[in-house]
Amino acid sequence: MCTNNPNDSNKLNSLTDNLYKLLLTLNKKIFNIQDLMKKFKAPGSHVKVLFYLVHHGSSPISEVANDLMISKPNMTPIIDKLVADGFITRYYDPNDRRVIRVEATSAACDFLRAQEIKIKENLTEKISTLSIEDLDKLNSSIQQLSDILLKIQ
Amino acid sequence: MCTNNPNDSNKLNSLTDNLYKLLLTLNKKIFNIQDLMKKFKAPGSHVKVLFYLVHHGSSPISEVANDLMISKPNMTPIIDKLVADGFITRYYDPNDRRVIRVEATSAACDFLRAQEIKIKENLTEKISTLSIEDLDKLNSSIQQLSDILLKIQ
DNA sequence: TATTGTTATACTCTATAACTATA
DNA sequence: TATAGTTATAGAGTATAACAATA
Repeated sequence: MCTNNPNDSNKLNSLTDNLYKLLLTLNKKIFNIQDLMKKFKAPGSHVKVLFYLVHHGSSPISEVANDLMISKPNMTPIIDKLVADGFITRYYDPNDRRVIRVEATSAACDFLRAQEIKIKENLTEKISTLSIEDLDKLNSSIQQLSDILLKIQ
Repeated sequence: MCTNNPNDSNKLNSLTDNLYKLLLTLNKKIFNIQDLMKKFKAPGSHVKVLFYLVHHGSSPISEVANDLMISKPNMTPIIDKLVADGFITRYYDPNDRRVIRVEATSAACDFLRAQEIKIKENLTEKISTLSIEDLDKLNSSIQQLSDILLKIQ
């Protein structure tokens, strides 16, 4: 269809090419976040807020909005829904009455845990066709890659 | 916040755990498709259709809709827009007059190529803080991982 | 009768501006 | 005055059912 890019001879750029291709392959063969989100009953923004709160703890609404790039006005219905569902609690910050903080409940943890289990079942199914040797190689490359990625930023 | 899952002692399951963590790390540190999509001027569905057509060649509209899980009625405005922008052409299938096929133009290739370059610049920037040794390790683990992933499915 | 694609339409999510209350 | 959050509202994207054209 399109003509291909010539592979860059520069070492860093060729590494970037390989990383880019890996990301495409992962997206195609292993884990497509877009498709995954569609399977949730809740819209993506709601799930992202829940995930954020479970991992960051109690936060002001505007902080969540900024970090997730959700506009402030749209936070209101999202927060309303999550409160109504029992996934978060909302309370005024005692130090600054302008600020409303939100915090995930144990129901939120249960919900995300259930999603995590489903995702992992799906992952296990996908890699289960590999040979023992390939699984071992897969594990070592995943660990090496993870170690290095954690050094970034 | 939540209590952590105990790591599974089963070998395949612990591999899945590591893969899951890697995907989270990649999403957080390297490449967040959701945020990326927001930077496109076009909505996600349009970009996905373009990407699909560039990689699959001429296709019936319903085939694109099925593969990308876009409902048929919503394909009409998407296709209209991409035709108006000069990114695809639309023509009746000579063998079956019910079918309308669409095909990416060279402008579509140019557009996606430009996006690819931007993404790679971003990737290069992110990994450029790593040491030479880590870059070498990164490259070898990416290649090993890619080789194995290509065996899946 | 079955299939491809479109039209019509209601619904959900999002983006922007103007507002209230607290600081 | 500046900031946090809300209200109001218009617009963009999506889902569903009913339809016309072709097989």
